[in-house]
Amino acid sequence: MSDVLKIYNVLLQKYGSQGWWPIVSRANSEGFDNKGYAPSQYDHPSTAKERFEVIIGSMLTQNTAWTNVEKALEELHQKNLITPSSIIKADHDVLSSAIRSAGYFNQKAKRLKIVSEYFREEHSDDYKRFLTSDIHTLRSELLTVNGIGPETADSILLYAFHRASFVVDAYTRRIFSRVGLVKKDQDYNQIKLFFESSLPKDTSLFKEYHALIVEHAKRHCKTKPVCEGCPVEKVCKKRI
DNA sequence: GTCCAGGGCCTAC
DNA sequence: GTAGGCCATGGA
Repeated sequence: MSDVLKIYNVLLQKYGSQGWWPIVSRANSEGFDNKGYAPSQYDHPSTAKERFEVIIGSMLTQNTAWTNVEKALEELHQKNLITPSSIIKADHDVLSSAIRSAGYFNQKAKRLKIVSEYFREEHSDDYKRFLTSDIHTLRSELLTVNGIGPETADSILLYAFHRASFVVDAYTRRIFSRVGLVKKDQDYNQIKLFFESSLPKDTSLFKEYHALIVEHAKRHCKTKPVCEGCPVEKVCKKRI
């Protein structure tokens, strides 16, 4: 078993299932199955509406605390601005005012309109293409959309469409470079490939792992150079 | 008051 | 090609 998978197991045991994108109800059982890693407790968005809400959330959460994004999503719901067509039609000031709590509201309002234009046709067809086409092709296409960078593209593929695209964020880089598994200045795609090749191709695991990394970082590894009793460092102790 | 959050784009060198 | 500035609210 790879160190990366060991760390996943340790984090899941320590923090439990994180349940990101809580759109549909999810089970709450625990334990390890015979694949050698714990099963994920995630359910997934299944309707076009739910998928688009995840897409909006992944745009709004850019460099922003999730609690602020939740308020913005609630406002968007109240103003019925949660479909591509309604966002496209909405006045810029109305839209930016609704997402004010998520910060960068002018910039994000523009980006939401661009993303809505991009997903309008896909949305009307229940995103068939995004659920079935080659994942690398889709990712490259997403990266051409203004406002969608590598992390957001992977978040959309993973959390909205349940495609196996590992999400790398600043925490991932920070935590795993500390224990020498990646380099601090390593390219995003290299880190992404490192995780994908070190883990079973299990989409639910990818979702859970990214969420666990964020949870772990929030609690223990924000700015301190060394994290006391860090489970990640324990797993890697022999290697350091 | 300061720091930072589930980043990405644009500009200058 | 890459470092630096910019976008901005809200909680700790």
